[in-house]
Amino acid sequence: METVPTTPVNPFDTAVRSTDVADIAAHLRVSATRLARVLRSQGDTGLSPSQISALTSIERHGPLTLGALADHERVAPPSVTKVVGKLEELGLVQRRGDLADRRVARVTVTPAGAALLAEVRQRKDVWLATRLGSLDEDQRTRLAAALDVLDALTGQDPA
Amino acid sequence: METVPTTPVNPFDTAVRSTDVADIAAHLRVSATRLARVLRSQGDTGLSPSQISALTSIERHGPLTLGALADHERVAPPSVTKVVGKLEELGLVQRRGDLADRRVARVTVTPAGAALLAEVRQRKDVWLATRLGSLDEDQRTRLAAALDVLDALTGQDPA
DNA sequence: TATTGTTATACTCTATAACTATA
DNA sequence: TATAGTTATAGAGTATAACAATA
Repeated sequence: METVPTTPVNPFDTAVRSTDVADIAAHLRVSATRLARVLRSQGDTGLSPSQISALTSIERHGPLTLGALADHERVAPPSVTKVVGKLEELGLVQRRGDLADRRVARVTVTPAGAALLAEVRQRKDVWLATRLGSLDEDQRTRLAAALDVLDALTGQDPA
Repeated sequence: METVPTTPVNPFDTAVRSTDVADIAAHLRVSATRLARVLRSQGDTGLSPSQISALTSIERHGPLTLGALADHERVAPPSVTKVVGKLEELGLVQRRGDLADRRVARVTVTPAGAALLAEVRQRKDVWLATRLGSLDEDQRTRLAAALDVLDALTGQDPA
């Protein structure tokens, strides 16, 4: 049985480097949240959060009906109408009617939309690679050895 | 000199476990962003993003003037007036006038505000600890060994 | 009738501009 | 005059309700 600390653990006290799940959980929550926040700050696009999120979903999940996009984004249909309208106006997505069922509209990213997403990702990667370059080899090795564990936490298949 | 891959690297191909900074950067960007998104989904409070963010800043940076809070949150002063008004109405923060300079108002979290933040953090920690419990010991060890590296990436002091 | 998406309308959030109280 | 904060007002963003087109 694992012990439960009776006093709060300082998540920055890496001298301990505990393998107690509660210690790891509290530390990882702080570290991962902060890293994601800094990464997000590197990815400014001029698009609103819902616009960039929709664009990302459209790229990932391929030609999507507006209803399917609403489900993915967990927003109401009228919001999708507006967001897609704006993205289309900006030339980032293309909307095409379905020939078989003329009620349905499908959207895909345009080359410009894909380029914008690639540019944002590259900017974040450059920031990260720069910071990684300032670490020592041991630190990079330890980080590389833990990446598949981060994926396992969110249920991502290894390899 | 490190080689630059001429083809995109699949960030999920952990069989490679490259220590090339570009590979680590691309993989970490995806993994950390996804983990933070899942964590965020575990932390619903009924408060809006700006409300929870302001409450967190007020807790962390102690008695804050409204102007200082606006700087921390990078929002305009009128937004702070509204957000703090709502948090005060909910009993999560307390606002006190400065005796020396009566133009100034300072805010602190109430016990209820602190309890709400603690509850959100605990919910995230429980989710993380549960997932950590389903990993094997080797995975937990590798993750624990990388936590200080995540901190170093965002410029956090070790220990 | 049921489904897909749009239009009408209202509410929340945040911004700029104008204002009040205090220094 | 300058500063801290509030009030007035406007522009996004998203929701529900009502509607149009199609199946």
